[in-house]
Amino acid sequence: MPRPILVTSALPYANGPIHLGHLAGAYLPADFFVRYLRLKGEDVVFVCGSDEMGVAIEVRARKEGRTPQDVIDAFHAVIEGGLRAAGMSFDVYGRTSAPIHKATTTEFFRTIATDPAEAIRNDQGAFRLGTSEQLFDPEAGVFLADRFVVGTCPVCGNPNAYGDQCERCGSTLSPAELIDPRSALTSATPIRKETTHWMLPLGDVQPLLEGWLRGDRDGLNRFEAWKPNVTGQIRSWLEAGLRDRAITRDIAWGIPVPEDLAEAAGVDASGKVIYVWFDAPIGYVSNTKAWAEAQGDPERWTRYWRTHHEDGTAKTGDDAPRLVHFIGKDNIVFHGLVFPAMLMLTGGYVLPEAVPANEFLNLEGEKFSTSRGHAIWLHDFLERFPADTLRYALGTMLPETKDADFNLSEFQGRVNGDLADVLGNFVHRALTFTHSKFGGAVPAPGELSTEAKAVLDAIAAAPERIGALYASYRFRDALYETIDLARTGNKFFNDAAPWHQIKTDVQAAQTTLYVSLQLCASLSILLEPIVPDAAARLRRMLNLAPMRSSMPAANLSGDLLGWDDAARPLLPPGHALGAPEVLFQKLDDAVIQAERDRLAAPTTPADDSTAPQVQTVPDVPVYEPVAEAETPGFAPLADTIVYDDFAKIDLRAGKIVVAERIPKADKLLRLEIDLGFETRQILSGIAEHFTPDEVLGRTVVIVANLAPRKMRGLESAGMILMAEGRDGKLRFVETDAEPGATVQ
RNA sequence: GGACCCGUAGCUCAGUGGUUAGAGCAGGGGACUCAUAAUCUCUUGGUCGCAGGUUCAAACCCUGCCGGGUCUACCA
Repeated sequence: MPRPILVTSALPYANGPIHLGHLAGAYLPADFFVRYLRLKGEDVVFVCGSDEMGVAIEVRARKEGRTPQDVIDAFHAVIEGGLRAAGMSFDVYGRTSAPIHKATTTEFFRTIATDPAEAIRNDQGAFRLGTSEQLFDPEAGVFLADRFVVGTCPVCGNPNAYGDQCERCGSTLSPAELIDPRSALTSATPIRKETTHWMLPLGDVQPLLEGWLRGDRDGLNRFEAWKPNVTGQIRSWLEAGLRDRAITRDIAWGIPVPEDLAEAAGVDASGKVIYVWFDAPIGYVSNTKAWAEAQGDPERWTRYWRTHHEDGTAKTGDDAPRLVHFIGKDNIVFHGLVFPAMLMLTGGYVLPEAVPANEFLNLEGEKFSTSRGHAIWLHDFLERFPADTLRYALGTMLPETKDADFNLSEFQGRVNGDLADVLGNFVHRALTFTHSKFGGAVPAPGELSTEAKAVLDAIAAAPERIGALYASYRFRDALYETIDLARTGNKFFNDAAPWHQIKTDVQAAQTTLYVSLQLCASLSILLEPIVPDAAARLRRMLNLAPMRSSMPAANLSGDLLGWDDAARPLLPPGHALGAPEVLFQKLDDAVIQAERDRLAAPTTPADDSTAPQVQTVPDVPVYEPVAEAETPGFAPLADTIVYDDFAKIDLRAGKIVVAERIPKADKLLRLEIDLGFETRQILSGIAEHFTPDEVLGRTVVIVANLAPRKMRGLESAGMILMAEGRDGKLRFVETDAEPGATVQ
């Protein structure tokens, strides 16, 4: 039995559909890898599933008047449907709302809280309790997650900014920054109140993590083995020193903190749940358990996760499990540090051997952006294009070393040029020639020419050479090398020119076709991880012997063809071929243009997740109000006020006489405003929109009686009025009145 | 403000000290006509972001700067 290897793809957050950027980041490369391993006969389990807990889902549900369960049910279906349609060959696609996940998460929590595996002892096992002040809604009687606090953005003035981020200007905020904060639940003004949370002592675990990363436990120095973009980020966190992180939250939608533990700790557990980024990665474990149960062997998950046998002896050699996490770069810290720390403290779990994180994929030169409709949704795209075309094209553009760009001309070029012209046409010409000249039977070869031998040598070397690329996570190269075999075939076919040979030397023509057909047969195996549908069709055309499946539940019986068999000629002389068909249809210019138009004028029912391309384990979940999701629209009209409300605001004309950047502040400008009767200092969060020179000398409208506020240690006495267009750009409200003039 | 990744041909990208810097696509010339107007071949094209430095030798190592990206901090 080969060594067990567990491969995971980041759990998509069930708060919106996923787009091509997600697919390229964490799913497609994992699927290439896993299918290759299955063809090699490895014992691999490919685990994924929806990440369904957390406040973001709760907020969305509330906003849409649905239950969180409704939200996750809907997106779970859309996401899984899209991923399956793209050919992701998961052994299991689970859900973190499943009972087994709750049980597994509780068990992790309990173990760390009562019997941690490492010699780290705080007041709650390895955990410690931390008390802090959180915003509390006195009307609803609940603590408010940052997301549940709304107010006016101090940077751009958006009246509906969230406590963690302003969706309008993208600023990262905290609830305390919001002007006129209010509860999203009741509109009550939040008060500060003490609350207690469990903290994961990452600071304590840091030495263990560093040792593990250096290879103390298994001799694998991950600082050297992993990609620089991964180690770079991990190093930077380690150098800064890991800080303890709260792993519980006062919200409703999550896995409850075990009551007995809370009681023992003297903490009121009501309303406390385990934070989503603690439970989400445990989803890899619980989904594996769900898989094992579905296999009728509930203990089978231990083969992939546990480092020790039941009798306590350490697994070695072929028993020792391997773990590989495919993620996007936004998840590096969680998979390189936090989750390993959790696994260590729980004890007996395998730690990742590789975390091949990809960078981000851009679309037509710009970031994927839901709010601007600049995105291609996976489930939607696959309604118009075969999965194989997407798999291959995206596979050649994977952001393996740096951010990459997906554009539709490139997509068309890859499909038409590589798949149809180079690969499809090679297969087609070899097959149709055999049918028209040799009755559809593989001709017997004569004496091999130097060129024919060279092709057979290339076939013999291909599985190992290309396999090494898969094994080292170099998928773009693997794809290139695979298609390059078809190039070799075309050249050979062209140079030999069997349509001439057949007139002068039939046996030479037979040899040419024999060799070309062997190459087709090998390609039908080597193409399987990349374009599984086309590979299967090709094998059918060739009437090839049954092959091991690259899908789960692979039949491992010995007489099926596998990856390594692609090295040898697979079609004996006289073998009858099936009917040739076109392997890939070309994509018409009009189809591509239609797709471009679709992008330019999005009609897709957009969801709302903006930035992170792979949103698993979100530290700061990102999304935005549904009202603004469709197209960037005008801000909704605020509630009606009476004149007296307005009259309270003292607006004045003021001339900006001093403007300068504030050191160490990215967004703030320090302004001095001449009001005629006095000159006062105002800090304005416009540094990302204007340079000091651009604002100097302007006479603008300010709120002159706003309570002063300190920012960066400097007092700000008032606010500059700004107009914000739908494009998010700010413009001053200017006047030619004299400084000090009242504005009514 | 700090950290990390990146900047190579018109485009998308390989290339981490050792001949004359590469591939695919696009452009130009040619060949072929079995095949999805496909293929094959030759070819144009680069101050390797800029400026210094180390070295017999630098796209690669060091320093600074410019530009793109990401994480993170200050603001609390």
